Amino acid sequence: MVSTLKPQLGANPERARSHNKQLVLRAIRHVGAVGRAEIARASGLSTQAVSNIISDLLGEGLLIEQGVRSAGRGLPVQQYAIKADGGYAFGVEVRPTAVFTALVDLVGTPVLARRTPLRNAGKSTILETVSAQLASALIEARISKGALMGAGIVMPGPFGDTGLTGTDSELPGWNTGDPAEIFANMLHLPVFVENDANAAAMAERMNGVARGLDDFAYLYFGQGLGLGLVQNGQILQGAFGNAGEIGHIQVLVDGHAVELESATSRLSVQACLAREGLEVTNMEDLISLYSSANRHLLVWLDKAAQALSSALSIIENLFDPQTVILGGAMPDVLLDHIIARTALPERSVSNRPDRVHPRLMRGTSGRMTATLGAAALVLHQAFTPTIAEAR
Amino acid sequence: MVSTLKPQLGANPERARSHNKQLVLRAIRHVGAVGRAEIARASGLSTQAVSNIISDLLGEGLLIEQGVRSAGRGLPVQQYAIKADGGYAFGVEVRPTAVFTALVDLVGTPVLARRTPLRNAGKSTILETVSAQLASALIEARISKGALMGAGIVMPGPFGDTGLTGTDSELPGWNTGDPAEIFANMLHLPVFVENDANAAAMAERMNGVARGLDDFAYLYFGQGLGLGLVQNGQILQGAFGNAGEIGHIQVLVDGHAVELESATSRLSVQACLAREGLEVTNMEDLISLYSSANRHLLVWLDKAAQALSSALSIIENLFDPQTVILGGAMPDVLLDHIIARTALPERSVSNRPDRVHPRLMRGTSGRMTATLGAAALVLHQAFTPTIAEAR
DNA sequence: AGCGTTAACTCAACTTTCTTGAGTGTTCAA
DNA sequence: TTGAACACTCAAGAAAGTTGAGTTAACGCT
Repeated sequence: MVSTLKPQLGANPERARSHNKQLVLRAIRHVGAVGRAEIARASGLSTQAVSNIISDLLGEGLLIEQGVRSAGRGLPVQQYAIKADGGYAFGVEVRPTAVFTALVDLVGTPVLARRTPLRNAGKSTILETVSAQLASALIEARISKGALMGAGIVMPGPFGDTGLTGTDSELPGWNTGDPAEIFANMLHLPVFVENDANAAAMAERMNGVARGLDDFAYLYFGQGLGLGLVQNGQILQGAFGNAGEIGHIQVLVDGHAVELESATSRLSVQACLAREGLEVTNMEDLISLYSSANRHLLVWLDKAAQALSSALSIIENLFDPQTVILGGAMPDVLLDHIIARTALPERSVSNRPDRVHPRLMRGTSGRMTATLGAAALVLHQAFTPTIAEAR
Repeated sequence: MVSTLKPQLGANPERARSHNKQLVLRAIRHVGAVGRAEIARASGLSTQAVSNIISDLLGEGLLIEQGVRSAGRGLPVQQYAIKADGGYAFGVEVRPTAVFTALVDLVGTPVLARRTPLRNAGKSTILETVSAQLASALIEARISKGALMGAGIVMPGPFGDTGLTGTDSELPGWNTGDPAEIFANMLHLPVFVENDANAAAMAERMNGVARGLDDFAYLYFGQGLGLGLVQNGQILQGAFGNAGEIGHIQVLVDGHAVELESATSRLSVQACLAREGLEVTNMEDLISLYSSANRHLLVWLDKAAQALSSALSIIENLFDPQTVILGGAMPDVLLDHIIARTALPERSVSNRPDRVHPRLMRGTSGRMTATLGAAALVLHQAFTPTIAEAR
């Protein structure tokens, strides 16, 4: 029986330290400001160990002292907080016609965001554009490359050759070779590649409505409809990185089975309105149609809500998430409308009386959602302990 | 902002050692027999460290020497293998009318299996029966309690008060208090509680067709239909432990939307045949009906395959698994028939040309599947590194 | 057949990191 | 006023890993 062992990291002092550092950073980020003793209790480490680690992190410029808090008896707690300019993350969203980039600081605040049109969707054009944008972003924000912790890249999935290939307006030339490796070699940075939905989910978890949640689903309205899944604080990627391709499952609308994506997506609403002679090219058009209570848009919204109800039943029963978040490149008002109209399935494991989060919530919306999500991938990595991390 | 920190383990020397031990055990189990150098390479530890750990494990009786293998040049490899009697796991499946128990050794071989009828389905009756069965199993197999690594318990889900409560023939009295804790206090053992589908999935991964797979789905035919999800080698439990409740999602059969479970489950086939005046009480009845090519059974099988095709599309697109396994309390021949008739969805991320596993496979079947799965939960735990394990 | 190369494994010294226990300083309550 | 509670530091000790030199066995080239 010849079989290769799956590499998995053992613990040595160096890796243990790195693991503990990230644990401490995560704890501090989670509550905003904490003292050492509390971190020690939560992590099962000694106060002394936490003290040493914090002194390291102060030296590396990742933490700042955050005043003392006197909580009951005893010595007041010296608190620490994440130092916002302790590091930066570069987020990139690649679309066929443009590249969106953002630079985000260690606490997740964007310091710069841009849209750069693409001459063409060729691989080399994209690589050159991203590289040039990174360089100019660093200069404009006066940040040294050393402060950059990595780059997150959002690209349209599914990755590799699948039964769904050819349906979307994909980018040519990326099915060979690992995109993450290609970018990493060019940018000389750690690179994380995800689809838009997963990235948006991570953004929501770092700084949005999913803060502190470890199990949730994110429905991302983009070109199509994507599902980002966070389980136990980690993105669920699937064996080949294509988990969450929810757009092509069958759902019921007015008693007929249709593909979910054909009822709820940017393309879907555009196509639906186009059939009525209404041309919609951007989100502003949608907002004005909605504010004028356009009948065709309302019909579409109604069907989208029906389709989502089916999808919600599937997501809730299969994942049992804390909540399901709706977000993406769709105006707030439309998302809110859809959420209000989506029937919450009765027969669902999520239909429990002791819920603390709503079953359906609106997340960040707007054009930059996925781009900021790309940057969030880097931050997530920075705050995630590494030992026993399988990928 | 007052917020409690989520406990997550930091790495100290003791925990690092325990983590590394489990890593080494897993590596050895994975390939059957390996040498130290290979483990060291896979784990990023030094050979010396692996040597020390192996000498520990030999001392604890968890490993045995397994001859030398001369592989090319250099000193021949001293191989090690798991010592089958190095430890035992107790598996329990609780059903309303009976308790199934099994004792399994460290490599997963059952040494004992039993069915014990229940006077009633009361909580205390169940607890007493399990406790008595454990004691008598240890005596019969001449195993000391110290050699027992833990108990796995399979109970019908969903857990807690959900929108699905009241639909199944559940066990009364378990919605208050943590079942795992109740059993652990009584048995004085580490206890793991899961639903049948998750347990069966773990059994398949430890010793069945899913050996070596880290991302797969398991469709369990039981009273209803359950979905066990393994992601990255871990059971996907969901925020409240009820992930995989696939039985209640809508699928298409003959153009009509029905609940999946109403088309594919033991209850479904019984009800369907009962409508034709055929009473089926056990698996043997089904087998004989099948071998006589009973028309009604064949019709049911056809509908079940249709329903499964819908379900498969959903599972594949949402999880992107390496494969989907069908198993449970259903005869082999019926599972094989269903698998042969289930249309593999074209529009699926799993429809990729470079697949190495079939999209649909048959797993272990028979009445004891879930019980052995319960024991597999314990073994899985024994072979899973602990640091950074969130639950 | 001889001899150098390759590779697994061991031994002993060293390093890193965590823990332990004593000690310090601050706050609150009796 | 005094003592208990609590956060934190210091210094010594312990656990577990790494490193590098040495040993042993098999292979293959001359």
